[in-house]
Amino acid sequence: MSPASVTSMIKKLSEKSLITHKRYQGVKLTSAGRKIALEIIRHHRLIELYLKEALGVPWDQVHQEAEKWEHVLSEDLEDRIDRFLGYPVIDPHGSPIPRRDGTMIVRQCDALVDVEPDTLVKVVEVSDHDPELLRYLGTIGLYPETEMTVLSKQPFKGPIIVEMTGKEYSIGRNAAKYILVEKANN
Amino acid sequence: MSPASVTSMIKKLSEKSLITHKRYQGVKLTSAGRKIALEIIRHHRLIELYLKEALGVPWDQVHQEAEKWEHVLSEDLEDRIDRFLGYPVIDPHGSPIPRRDGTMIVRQCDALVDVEPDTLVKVVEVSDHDPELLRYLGTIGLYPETEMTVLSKQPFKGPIIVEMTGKEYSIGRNAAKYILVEKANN
DNA sequence: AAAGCAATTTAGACAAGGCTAAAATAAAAA
DNA sequence: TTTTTATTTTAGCCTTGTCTAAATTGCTTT
Repeated sequence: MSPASVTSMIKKLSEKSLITHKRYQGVKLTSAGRKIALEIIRHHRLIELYLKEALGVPWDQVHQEAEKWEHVLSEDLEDRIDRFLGYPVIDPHGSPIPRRDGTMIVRQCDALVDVEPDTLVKVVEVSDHDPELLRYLGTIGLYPETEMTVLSKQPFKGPIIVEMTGKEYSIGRNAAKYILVEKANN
Repeated sequence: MSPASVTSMIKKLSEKSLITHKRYQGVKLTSAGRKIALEIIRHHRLIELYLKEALGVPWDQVHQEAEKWEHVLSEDLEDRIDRFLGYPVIDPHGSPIPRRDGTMIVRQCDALVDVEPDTLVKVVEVSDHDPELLRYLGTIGLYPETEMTVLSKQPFKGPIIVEMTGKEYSIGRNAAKYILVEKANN
């Protein structure tokens, strides 16, 4: 989308009181806007999980499909999917699924790129924005809940070396920005 | 949709060679148009069946949901759903599901309203256009594959009396137009 | 403090898909 | 055969969401 299109949509959302906006000073969701946004995110993440669990869609593809489905999901079907999945709380990438009431759990976690060497960490969440990255992480078995030890950060913006199930892997800093972890109870 | 809107869309589809059109003389699908139409119908009917089988959506609601989903279904997901369902051939209302290659089985059947009394028939297909009707038929247990005997047609456009699993039911002529049956091998 | 640069907004165009009102045509009735 | 009625099309308008090009604003650098 062009910057101009974004500005024009901002204007419309602002007129509908879904966001607040002062010229040249960014944008903020109102509570009405946040509610709608979280509802769509809930749809999106429920569908991601559903596609994986019920139809075996690989985790690097679910985002793309969910992006289309999220807009046509009725409340009734949302409920059925929710029930089928056993009222899940996180999606295949580890992102929290907003609750029906428009609230969402908040977790404390750090980007892998910021973790000091010699720390045992557990993967909390992986960004779903790049299928390529997800595919790669899948091949090395890095998913939410996976534990690993950060061995070292190579200098000059070099990769991060981690140890996972006995093997060593190197992960680029850019990728490591999109992997969120928490300190594991060693 | 207004008649004018229909004419204007006809013009567009005609320009895309999906239909042929002579002014004041109706419209016909080209083979390219038919292919696309059947692909959408395939989506629609696969989804209807999927919603019923996998998520337990009642048969009077699946049409409405499928109408939205049919437009966002990717080929990959179509394949997964098809496989999940075991490559089905008919949908919950008894309508044939077009094949991937754009062909569809054709069956010989009659509207219930046209059947002579004292005939044993088997329900082939029920129109999904009216949820109300489907709900009613559901309550009396009339589904595709159900067998019943036409007992009589009441005069003055009165209802049709049928016997099904030992009980008698009366079905309005209008409803009976939307129930397709074939003669059962008595 | 001024100049330059990057981000943001305005202005204006355009395509898609819907609508109403009026005109044209075909079909039915007199 | 003419008149009436119903269907179909045309003409023209409107909204939504997109775009490009140009103008504006705020931030950074000299």
